[in-house]
Amino acid sequence: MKEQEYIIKNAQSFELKDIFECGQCFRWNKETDSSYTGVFGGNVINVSKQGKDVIFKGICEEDIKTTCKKYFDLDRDYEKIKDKLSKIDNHMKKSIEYGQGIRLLNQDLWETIISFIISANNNIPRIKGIIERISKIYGDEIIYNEKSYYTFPTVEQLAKATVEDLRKLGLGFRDVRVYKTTHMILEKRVDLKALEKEEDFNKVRETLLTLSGVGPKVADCILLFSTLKRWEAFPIDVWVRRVMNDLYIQNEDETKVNKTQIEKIAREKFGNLAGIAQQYLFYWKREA
DNA sequence: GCGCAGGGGGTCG
DNA sequence: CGACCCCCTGCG
Repeated sequence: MKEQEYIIKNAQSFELKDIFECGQCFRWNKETDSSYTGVFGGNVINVSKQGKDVIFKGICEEDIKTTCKKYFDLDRDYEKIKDKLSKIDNHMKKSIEYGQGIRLLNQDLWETIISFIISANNNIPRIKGIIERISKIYGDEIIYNEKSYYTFPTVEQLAKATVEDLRKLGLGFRDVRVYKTTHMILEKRVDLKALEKEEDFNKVRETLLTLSGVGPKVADCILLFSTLKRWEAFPIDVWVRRVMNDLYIQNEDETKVNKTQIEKIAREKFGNLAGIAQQYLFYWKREA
């Protein structure tokens, strides 16, 4: 396949570090020239910035412009969203100033499900390593600039792995969860195509929760970071609990803060922008 | 350098 | 509510 290129001149709300290191994705790696290279679908893309211009180049199954517009959520007006959120209070304003270049990616639903099952009680370097090994063994090779990259396996490809195979790749106790979920999806006990079409937020969430290894937090990550793109989703992990307690609840014992209490405040304050608000707060608190 | 303890984007039973 | 696998990191 031939290399393609797409350039956005004078881009707004697009910072590489903010996008790739805010915790939504696991397959983007920083190059020595500080650009990032990643694999999604059958594409290998390198993204760099020159001043305010964003440069995408790489190997693409289809047109690179269409592909990147979709994946990087380029048709959404983040400036407008940030304006709206900044007016809520000073905390939001500050967190947005910090992570002003965040965009929420439209990642493949299947890949996002498996990736976040793996993320449970795990740390980012290890999560990335596991996903890389899974891709290398069960995905397809793509060669770009004389280097090998590997696509994330399809459902059928990953279904070839036994529980023991997965254990050998370092998944630990998540092996059974990934195995079970893969086969639930393969056998269409959960139909991902149908799930993409379902409009009712709670129905989608309930369906995700039937998958092995998918609890409330993982479900909300899938809802927010995949092509499902449900901005109402508000994943609550230790960091979000911490920042929400610090800013809005101020309980002496952070571990005693009730989840429903956090959800209530999030809904009241951020409404249908809760998901993206969470992301600014999370990234801000975690990095700073 | 190297060995080792500690902990990590939760979920399940 | 405790157990869960194990790679990574950081410290001695």
